[in-house]
Amino acid sequence: MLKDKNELLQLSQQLNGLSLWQLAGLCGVTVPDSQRRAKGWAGQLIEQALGATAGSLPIADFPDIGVELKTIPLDVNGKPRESTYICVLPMRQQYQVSFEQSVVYQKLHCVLWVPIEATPAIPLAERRILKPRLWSPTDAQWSVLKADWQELTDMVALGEIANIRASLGEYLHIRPKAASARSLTASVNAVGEPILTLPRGFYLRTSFTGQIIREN
Amino acid sequence: MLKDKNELLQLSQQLNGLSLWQLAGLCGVTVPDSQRRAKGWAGQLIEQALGATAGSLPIADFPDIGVELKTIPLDVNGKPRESTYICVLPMRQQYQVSFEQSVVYQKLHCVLWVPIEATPAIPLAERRILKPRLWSPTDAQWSVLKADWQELTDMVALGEIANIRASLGEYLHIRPKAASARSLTASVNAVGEPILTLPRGFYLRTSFTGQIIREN
DNA sequence: ATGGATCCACCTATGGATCCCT
DNA sequence: AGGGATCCATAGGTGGATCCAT
Repeated sequence: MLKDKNELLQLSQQLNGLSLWQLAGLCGVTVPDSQRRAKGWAGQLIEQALGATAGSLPIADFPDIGVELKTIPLDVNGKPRESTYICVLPMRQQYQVSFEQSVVYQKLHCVLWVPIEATPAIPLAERRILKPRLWSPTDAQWSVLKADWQELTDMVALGEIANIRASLGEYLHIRPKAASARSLTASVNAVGEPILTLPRGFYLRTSFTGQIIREN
Repeated sequence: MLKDKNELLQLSQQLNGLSLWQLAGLCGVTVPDSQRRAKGWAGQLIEQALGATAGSLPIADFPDIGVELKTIPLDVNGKPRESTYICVLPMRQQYQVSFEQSVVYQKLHCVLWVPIEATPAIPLAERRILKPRLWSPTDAQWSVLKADWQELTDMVALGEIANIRASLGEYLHIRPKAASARSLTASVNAVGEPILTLPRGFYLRTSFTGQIIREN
């Protein structure tokens, strides 16, 4: 059991510089050839190494200390190669939730970022873990996140799901989160009728996570 | 695709007299030693034989013609050995649903009963399928079912889940429907607070299903 | 380089019911 | 023998994310 965030940070920084092959060995797992059929593999390896316990429960990875763990793939210049998934987009706004009560807020309140080399030329096993860092949004970052969240959440509440595009939102945007484009989940349209639509999730743009990583 | 209920009835009656071993052979499946670790096996065999398509979807087994399929285990005297599961007990009465809109009503509107010999002394493979029959509740049966449903549903809406016992209800009653007694699902208590409780289902009592089978 | 599409593991809910203790 | 407890298969949801066409 971890005492506090700093203990977790220290623990995670012991991974700094390890290759995925080295850490996999320590954890007793084998490295897949590529992530094409194991997209979440590195994230789950880090979870295991740090003793994250929440599993698929809808709570923080480290519930006792309220920290969310995120691996982030970086290119040779230190820029994120992928956007960062936060949580599913709730499709039924049964009652109006405030941003401060939202899952997005909870998940972003305190994040342990674990950067991982992700240049395609480097074989997965040889990619190294870089220096982990703790982050909480600044006031300025919170206000942009809140505005994005409000705009997107309002669209859902108004039944405008069909108009949501990934180009909306400055830091936070919405993209599909599904097994395939044929997946369906329950929602409502603009006149309040139940409809089925593609499941989606909130993601952080790479332009935003790049800023976070650089400033830390 | 079946044209109507009578076509389904005729098809099902072609199973009359077959042993489970015979039907399993026709369907290309093997008979388990007992149902101790395969409790739904016979029901799923009959589904396969009749081409039921709904799978785990919350709709009738034969959606086109609105018929629900139920196997029923009978003892040597033709009495049901087990109660009949209908559907899960909804634990969150978000809005007051009428009986005529309820899942119980939908499921019981038209049932194809397929009786199966279930005397313990007969090995599973040798048990025979008896004559299937179609049933819809009479007005008198509907009114008892409705009263039972209303009483039990009201208790849930009033947060009295903890007081529900299987002894309540004349035709319809409520019993656990879970992997184990440790399973939990979300509900509310009498003061409206969220609680976790054992998942339950609506079942038909054997005294009622026995009456249905005898009268048909 | 953006954003729509997709992939695995794990767990839970549901549909099929019967087991088995008191 | 009534009613609380349990069992399997399968689909779907969620958490972990990256793939890849344009």
